[in-house]
Amino acid sequence: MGDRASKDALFAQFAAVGKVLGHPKRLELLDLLIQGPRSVEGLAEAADLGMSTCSAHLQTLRDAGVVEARRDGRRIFYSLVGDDIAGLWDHLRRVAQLHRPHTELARRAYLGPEDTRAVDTDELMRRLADGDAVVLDVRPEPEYAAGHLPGAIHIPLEELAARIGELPRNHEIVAYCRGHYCVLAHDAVRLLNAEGLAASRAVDGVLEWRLAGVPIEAGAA
Amino acid sequence: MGDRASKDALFAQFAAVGKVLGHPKRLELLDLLIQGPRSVEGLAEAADLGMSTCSAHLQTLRDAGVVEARRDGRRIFYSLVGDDIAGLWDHLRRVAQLHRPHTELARRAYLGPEDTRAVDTDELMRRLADGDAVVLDVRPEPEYAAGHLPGAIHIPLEELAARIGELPRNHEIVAYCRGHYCVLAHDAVRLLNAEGLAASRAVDGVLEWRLAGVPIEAGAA
DNA sequence: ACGACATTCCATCGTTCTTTGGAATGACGT
DNA sequence: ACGTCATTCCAAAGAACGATGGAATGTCGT
Repeated sequence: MGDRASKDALFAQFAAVGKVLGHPKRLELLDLLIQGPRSVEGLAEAADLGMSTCSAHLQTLRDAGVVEARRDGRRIFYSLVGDDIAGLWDHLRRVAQLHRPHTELARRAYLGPEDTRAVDTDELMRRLADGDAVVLDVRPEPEYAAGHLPGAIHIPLEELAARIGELPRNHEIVAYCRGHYCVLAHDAVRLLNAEGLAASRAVDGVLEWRLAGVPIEAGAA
Repeated sequence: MGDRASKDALFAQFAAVGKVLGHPKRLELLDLLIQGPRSVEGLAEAADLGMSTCSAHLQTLRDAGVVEARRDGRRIFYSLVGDDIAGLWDHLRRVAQLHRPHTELARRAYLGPEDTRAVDTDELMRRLADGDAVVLDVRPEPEYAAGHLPGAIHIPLEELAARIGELPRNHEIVAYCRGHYCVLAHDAVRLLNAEGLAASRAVDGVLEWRLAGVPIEAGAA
């Protein structure tokens, strides 16, 4: 009690969680899992990992206690054990953004030029309440199914070019995706603008809404 | 833009910060630095590390961007770059406590039996305002000097047994230290109670107060 | 300029982590 | 029971990490 060995044992517990955050691919898996449960195969493809490697990382996450596995038929679905994990991930990103100048460079290189006008969550909710906004979810199908903003239209970015006719030309469209650092809404807005539609991007995404307690609706479209 | 390489580069930035949290000794260094700037030697001793090893970990922290070094004479003092680092550490501990059952065991083994009555911050501030409380800071000298609760008496735990006569016997004493998971106040309260003084422990410590924006006074006693 | 001191750098060794492909496991449909 | 499919387990190789002691760097006081 109070001795070095006990203290080391306690800090080893904290470090066991910390290890999770030390590998980029594990962070990517966390980022995906925040959007909803996902099978190993789905995660491996989305994170650009081999099955074995993906499974190994998921074991690491499971051993650390941040994700849990549920079997459904022949697939195994992983999910976060709680929203506090998302909060930790969010916190980590903020620290990197604030204290590592390189982060901003990498962000710009990945997401493209900063939007001139991005709609914050307060305004988005106001427009939704007015019924006057067209809110567009451009994430892949399984993520939309796992939870989306009530009233949002869903067209995955991959299908957006083909299905652009489904969108109104007389309303401004607000596209959202996973959250800050997610490229989908950025790409969607650029595509829509190039096609002559009035579109802008939501500043926040599902990650931030989940943390802020914004109601998220589950189920298919 | 939007490609795999850019995404990997961005996530590598986040992981660079995450790596910091993956080693128990680095976490211990962060925990100490939250209490205030400290020299390499001081950190090495407090964290039970060799000088070289300690210096190497501090380089890692510096490269990650979470601490900065300032030279003062022949010593080099390290300090956190911001309170958000403390917030990240706090968040990490919460996740471990909530999702890793072993953490609670290790906590009990290190801190000893749970206090029956620990004083929360609201009550502590009330007692301080009333001037009726005796608040005791039992951290080592450099940490007290770097910041403490205004009005607190300072007796480091190491000197407490010898200087116990300085404490009043007709008031209840509330001891505080670094924060949750810090053993100092636990030990102090046990010692004081064994000597027949009325003493209890503050639930929170400097870490939590710093995050909550509770005013902290710097300077010597 | 010199010696004492605090810290960092460097080279090395042992350990742990990652990745990979293939074999084993477990569940489903027929 | 059998084949298929999704996932995990296993072993091996390579990479990254961590600890260590001694040399190098930089600062102070004389």
